[in-house]
Amino acid sequence: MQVIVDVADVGDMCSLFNELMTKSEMNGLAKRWQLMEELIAGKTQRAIAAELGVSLCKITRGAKILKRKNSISGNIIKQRKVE
Amino acid sequence: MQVIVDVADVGDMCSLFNELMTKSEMNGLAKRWQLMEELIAGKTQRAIAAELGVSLCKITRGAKILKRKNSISGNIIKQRKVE
DNA sequence: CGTTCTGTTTCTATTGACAGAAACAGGGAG
DNA sequence: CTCCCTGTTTCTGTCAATAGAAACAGAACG
Repeated sequence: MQVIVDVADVGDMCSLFNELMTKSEMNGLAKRWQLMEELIAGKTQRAIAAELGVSLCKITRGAKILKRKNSISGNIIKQRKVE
Repeated sequence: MQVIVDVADVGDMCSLFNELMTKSEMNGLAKRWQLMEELIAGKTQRAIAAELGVSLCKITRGAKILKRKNSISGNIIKQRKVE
């Protein structure tokens, strides 16, 4: 995990992920992040499902994580909106 | 991807990954990294398979990536050994 | 050449994440 | 209360990554 933190270049980070994960895994991860952004933006789960082409069960999982008060994902997304 | 680069704390990075991925996905990713370290260390593929409890096909995939001259994973691992 | 070690590929079966659809739960509007 | 919207859960089937085993390829060595 320290390895990830030490990577400072976005291009290198992208290359590293593409070496460690398959394209479909990367895609799945990207979708999880997107749906969290949309949830925080206030969209309904069904609207997100239709827009991103994912199923409701996947969105519910993301919603559960965001409900946790100390969710890192939620904090990062909210913080990025402020800037 | 920029999001990942911006996370500077190891604990936060770990939490973030655990929110975005399941335990088995994390485990799979960790195994991929470990087997690359072992490959570079010079162990035989069959020895690594037995030690990490992974199959040869998974190791072969890692070996192919390391063969690429500009492999980020390989560079990082080698660099870390020097320090 | 035959043996052995290692890397690689191929085969089938298994597993976990997920899609798609349906059903259930709760809350606001009429 | 009834209807509708939304979040959540459950069910069944699918797909990609992988395990496990076997076979193949090449190199080193007797």
